[in-house]
Amino acid sequence: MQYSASKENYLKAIFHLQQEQDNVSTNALAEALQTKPASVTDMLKKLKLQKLLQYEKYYGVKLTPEGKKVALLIIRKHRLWECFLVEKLQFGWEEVHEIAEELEHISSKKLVDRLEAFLDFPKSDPHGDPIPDINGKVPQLQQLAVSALPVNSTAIVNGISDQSSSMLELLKHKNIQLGTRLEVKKKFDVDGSVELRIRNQQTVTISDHVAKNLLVSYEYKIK
Amino acid sequence: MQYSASKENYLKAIFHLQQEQDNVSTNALAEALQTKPASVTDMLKKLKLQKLLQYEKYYGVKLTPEGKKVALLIIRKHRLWECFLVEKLQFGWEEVHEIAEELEHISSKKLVDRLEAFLDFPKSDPHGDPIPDINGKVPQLQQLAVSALPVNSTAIVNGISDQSSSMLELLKHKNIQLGTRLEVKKKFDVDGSVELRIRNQQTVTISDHVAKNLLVSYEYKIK
DNA sequence: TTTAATTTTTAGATTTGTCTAAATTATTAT
DNA sequence: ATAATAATTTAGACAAATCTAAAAATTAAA
Repeated sequence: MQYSASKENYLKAIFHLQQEQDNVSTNALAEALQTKPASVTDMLKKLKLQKLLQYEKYYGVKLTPEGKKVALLIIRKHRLWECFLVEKLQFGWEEVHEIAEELEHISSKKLVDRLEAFLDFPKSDPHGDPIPDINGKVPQLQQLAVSALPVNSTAIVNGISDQSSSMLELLKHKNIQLGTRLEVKKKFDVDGSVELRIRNQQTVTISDHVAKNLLVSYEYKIK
Repeated sequence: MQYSASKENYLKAIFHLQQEQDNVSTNALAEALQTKPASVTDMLKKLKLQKLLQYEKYYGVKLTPEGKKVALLIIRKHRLWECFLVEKLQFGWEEVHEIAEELEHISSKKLVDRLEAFLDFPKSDPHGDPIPDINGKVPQLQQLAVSALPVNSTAIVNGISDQSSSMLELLKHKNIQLGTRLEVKKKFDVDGSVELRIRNQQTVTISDHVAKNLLVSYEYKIK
């Protein structure tokens, strides 16, 4: 079955919002899709008719297995195209999202699968997000501490094992958050501190303790 | 300026039809776009308002320089994507058109230009059609006779220098026409005859005379 | 537990691109 | 030159996706 780009965007947005909250509200969707709540209600009715989601008036919405399948395929396409753009066409990781928003709606399934093979089956996109496989299965990305990364590797912040407020305060101050891309520039044996380049911009140094508790996703091989 | 996929398709179709006839009729357009004449009239009015074409009721239509520019950009994108699909993703040349019909509407200009560089600036697509450059200039493809092709090369029929009816009859019988893809399998010195594989299917033999008068476009390097 | 605030839905319109059927203009053939 | 035929346009309608303004339902607050 084929769905319009607009419907695909709704399914994708609902999928993402469901990661936070099982039931997605009309307002949250409108916000995510940059549209009006009334438009969301209209569309939800149509998607329900197509059995892509469960929707009860005033009670929010949830994807059906079929809806989830469609959403995951779109996400798969989006992330594979992002890989292509960065790896093959030398785009910066920060400029690919917008283009992939268009490319993800190209329908050919064969195209996506060939693209995946051409890229040598990457497991994550340039932002560190996992790429669903051909069956929609999302790979569990390896989480490792910054301290375990080799010099010159690139990774994306994925989690923090020490969630103390002092840790969070430090990260906030250094402008490091979930999804932040970082590159290991230098590791100092003397105290285990690590010099990082954040978002291809500022260079910061973090202590041994921070490096051990800042988790990153599987390094994304640029070359 | 950005135009809808539908408008882009109209401009592209008009451009192609203008190659045959300077003034394009409503019916011809409807036929080309697989739609109804009434719909064409509706759209022509809108495109005229946007100054993309000259249109006078009942008198057919012609692209303005701006319309032509847009059309050539779409054609450029279409053909570059076809190259990508065949050359990088191992698609067959006969299955890429449909997919490129979608890809050609991806808006990013930077994407097209990067893609072109990635493909090493091809001059023609897998069907032998020339690829407009970044300024919309269409390269004049070299025409050569089949007799001049090396064994194992691939080319696309581009023209016939002997347009006699007997020649046309022979070509028709052998199922060779403009755009037909052929591969040189063997050349016989004794009489100048050439063995060809047509459309990756039947193998046919043509005489010295036919080989010298059947023109093909620049060979398309698959690898 | 009423009232107030917020969220969500409905009703009715709008835009884009399409359609059918009827009317109009152009072309062709007698 | 006029009648028949073909091509084109108009008028009015429809589906998809969106919107605004108003109504209804839910949630939070007094």
